[in-house]
Amino acid sequence: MTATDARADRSTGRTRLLPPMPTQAERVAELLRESLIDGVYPPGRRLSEERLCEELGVSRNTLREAFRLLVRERLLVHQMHRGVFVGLPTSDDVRDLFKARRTLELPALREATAPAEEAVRLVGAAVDEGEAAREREDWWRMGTANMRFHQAVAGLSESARLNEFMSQVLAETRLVFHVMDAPREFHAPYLDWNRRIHMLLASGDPRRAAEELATYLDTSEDQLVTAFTAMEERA
Amino acid sequence: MTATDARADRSTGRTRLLPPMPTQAERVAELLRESLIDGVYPPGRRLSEERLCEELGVSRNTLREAFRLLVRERLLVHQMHRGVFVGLPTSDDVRDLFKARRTLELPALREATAPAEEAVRLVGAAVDEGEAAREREDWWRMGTANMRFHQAVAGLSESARLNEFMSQVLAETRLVFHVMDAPREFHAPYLDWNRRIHMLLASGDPRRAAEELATYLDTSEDQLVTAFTAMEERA
DNA sequence: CATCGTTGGATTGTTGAACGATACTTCAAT
DNA sequence: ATTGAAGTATCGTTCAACAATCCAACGATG
Repeated sequence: MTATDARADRSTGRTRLLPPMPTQAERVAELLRESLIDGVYPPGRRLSEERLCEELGVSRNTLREAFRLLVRERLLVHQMHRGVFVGLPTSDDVRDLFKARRTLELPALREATAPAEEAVRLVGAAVDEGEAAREREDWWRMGTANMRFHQAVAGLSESARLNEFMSQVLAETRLVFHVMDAPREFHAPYLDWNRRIHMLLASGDPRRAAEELATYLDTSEDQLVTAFTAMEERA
Repeated sequence: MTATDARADRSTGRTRLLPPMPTQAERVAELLRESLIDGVYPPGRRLSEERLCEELGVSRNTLREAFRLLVRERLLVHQMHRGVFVGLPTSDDVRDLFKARRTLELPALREATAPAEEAVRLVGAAVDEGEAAREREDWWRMGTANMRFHQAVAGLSESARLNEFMSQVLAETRLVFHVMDAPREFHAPYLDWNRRIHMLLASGDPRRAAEELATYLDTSEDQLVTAFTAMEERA
């Protein structure tokens, strides 16, 4: 058993009185989720039950419980009698994901006329982290910071359910980036945009911040979709 | 020989109520989901593994897989070593659910400047169904029709992910209504409102339709939250 | 009488093995 | 090359067992 329990509490952010003692299946799901987001398993790859439960040191039943969770999050897809595969998003999925992101992020930002101080701080922290990563030329952490930025923007809504849905959408978006292995070009130009959006938000102009974010999402979607369709036709 | 036939004669030959679905666990989950939405199990009640897997004719492992699904949908809550319980929403949950509904429904309606014909038809069909149910004084179907109306409104976004999230939110909202057993008073006044919203939408004025829906949601949330806090204090 | 360990029973958590069902592979025959 | 028929690998599901934990009943102590 090599699973370290030094995992961040990113679900609610609140520190619980009692340390969360999740079940084995949830721990396995969390571990696999991290691995999928980090690109350990390439999109489309089949995950063998036998091999994985050997590798993780859990029984097949437990592993299958974890699989159900991740299938529901669309990180894995399940085919009857064939097994589970790492999600392989298409350009249609990209469009749908951006539709969801617009619905989640724009209202949250637009209606943040009196945002919680902590929420705004999280947005700024994500921007800082991204710029620091760019400095270090750590492109993967830069992508992570960008995702965290958008998670923080959606977090302005202060809704547990919307937040959870947003993190699912972003996790799936990571899969999209893994399909086209190119984090640098797709994240780097947007850091300055993030900075500007945060400044507009912090200076009490969420309306204009939302307008910036809208064009941001438009161009980002365009770039991704065109790159994606090109790749799809090549294959 | 279909898959369902093979399943039927494998075990005791007892008639199965399970609808045809990919895997057994998903079928069980679907059945339980329906039961939970229909209020077969009251909120807060513990669901015994032993009794349920006997009742449904499936093994404990399969039942537990289904439990995971429903826990993730927030219809069930899981307590370590204590079992799973039917979700018992609080007034905070009600507020959060309405926040989610505003985020999902209002943009979908507002931006339906050129909506798909089929999507608009679904909205109208839900209104008709609600009015027919009111005629028959079938209050539970009236509530169902009202939920279907809002599902159809969110469906104007034409996004698979947003739609799925919306149906989860609405399922949980059904739990809210079961906590305070009073479907009639809470749905009846809103039928005319639904009719008006659909007419505005069909007549090409989604902007005003969205405004109507906004006040609809405000008053509905107010009514529910006040009734809820009153009930919480009484208990 | 109230409070606090202790104990035993009940339920969940997890495992391992077993076997039917299905998809994939191999290979022979046309 | 195509078809079709074994054979194999893997998934789907069940079952039985045991450990871990909760809970209620009970009794001891003050």
